[in-house]
Amino acid sequence: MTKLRDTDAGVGATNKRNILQAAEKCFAQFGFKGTAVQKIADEAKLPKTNVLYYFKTKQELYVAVLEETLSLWNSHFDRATVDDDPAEVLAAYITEKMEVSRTHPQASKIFAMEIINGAQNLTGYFDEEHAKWMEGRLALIDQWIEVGKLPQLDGEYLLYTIWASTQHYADFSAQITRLRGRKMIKADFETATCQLIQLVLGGCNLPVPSRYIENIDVE
Amino acid sequence: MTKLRDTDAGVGATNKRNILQAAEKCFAQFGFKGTAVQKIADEAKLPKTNVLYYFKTKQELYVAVLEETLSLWNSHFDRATVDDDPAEVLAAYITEKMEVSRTHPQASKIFAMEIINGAQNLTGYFDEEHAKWMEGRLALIDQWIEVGKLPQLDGEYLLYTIWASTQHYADFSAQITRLRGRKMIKADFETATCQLIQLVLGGCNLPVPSRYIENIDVE
DNA sequence: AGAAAAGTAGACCATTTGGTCAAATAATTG
DNA sequence: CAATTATTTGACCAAATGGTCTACTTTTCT
Repeated sequence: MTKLRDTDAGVGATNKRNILQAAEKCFAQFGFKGTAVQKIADEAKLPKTNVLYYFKTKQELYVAVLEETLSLWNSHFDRATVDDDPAEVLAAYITEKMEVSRTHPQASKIFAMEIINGAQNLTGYFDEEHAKWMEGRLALIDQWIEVGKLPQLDGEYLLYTIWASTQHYADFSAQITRLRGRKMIKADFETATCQLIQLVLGGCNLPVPSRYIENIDVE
Repeated sequence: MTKLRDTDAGVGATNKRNILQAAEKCFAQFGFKGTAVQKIADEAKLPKTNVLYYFKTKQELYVAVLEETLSLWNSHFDRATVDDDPAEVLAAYITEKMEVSRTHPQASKIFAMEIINGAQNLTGYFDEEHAKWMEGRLALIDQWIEVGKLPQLDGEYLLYTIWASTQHYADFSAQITRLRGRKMIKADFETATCQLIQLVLGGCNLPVPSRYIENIDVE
């Protein structure tokens, strides 16, 4: 009889996690083609053959990494309803997405490259789920508009703007770092988050919840 | 005596343009590592050796493509002054950048991947020019704030948001196409542009110039 | 015309690299 | 303990690929 234990414990599971982490780092920095399995193995401090033992092909490993990044799309926004306050919900959503950019920049970069290259490895499953999610969120926004909580606007482009503006801080960190002369630290992210919330909510004629208003030194 | 003619005419120049175009297409789709010189040659309908004759290495060709994309950063915004109306200037800037995303998506993708991968091939020259440009534009925004044409805000994050939101339509077109079920056409870009202008100017407490207000069908 | 330069192109090579094989070792189980 | 299963690892291979070399043709210049 085959073993059923397939939990997070055990040598195998530990190695898998280790490899996935090393792979994420490499793929984010060099892309799929630019990453040699040997590099991942070195990073994970394992012989290459061992990596191929846990993931039969580089592609399989890449898809595994990619699928892990998809969990980052989960958010409280998913379960918001028309009874919620759009100002609060959107501000929280932006905050969440900014936090993802700050704490998981590599995952964001891998996802971005995957999309840029045509999203060949995003299975139909993600497509469907994502489209379904989108449909639901657009319906919610339309409801908010109907009940007068939001002005006439196209939710689609609003969401694109939020995604783009938040992911930008992960994906384009190299550019930002060079322009600023130094890396963005947590405090900078907080400022950026407040500024973005101010911009987006302002653009939606929504008041900014006081908690998201930063202290600006005014001379 | 050596020939001095180095214009756009002649077999050489034609081939170079041809190769650059083929290379842009390939690099945008597969990235630097993912693109074989042979692929570029096929695309340009030339033998591989011929490609290497005009560009000694793949890297050199890549950098040439990359440098061409940098011209897309030029904009009317570069020469705006405090006497201009920020609403007009920003709206025009967003429109320009959206137009770049629509008409030069491949260039945008190559640039994006270059940044994601750490901008290793962007020479110090671009860095310096870009940083200088940024400094000037941030100073202009601060001037606008001083004279009361703009509310207190951090120009840096405003520019990041504009870049991110506009480039998103080029870089993430695969995702957008799948979510919508079809490619964005020119009319969709115009809607997106108006929506983005509305959002950004609204977030800056600026009135939207009438020319940028779209006709929304309200039932 | 004739020399020099520019352009074309096939053959070829060294390196990288994804992936296989086989053999050995450790862990598990009946 | 014996058998089976899981894991580790080095040796190896075939394909892909960046780039060179050489030889040939075409264009340009004097």
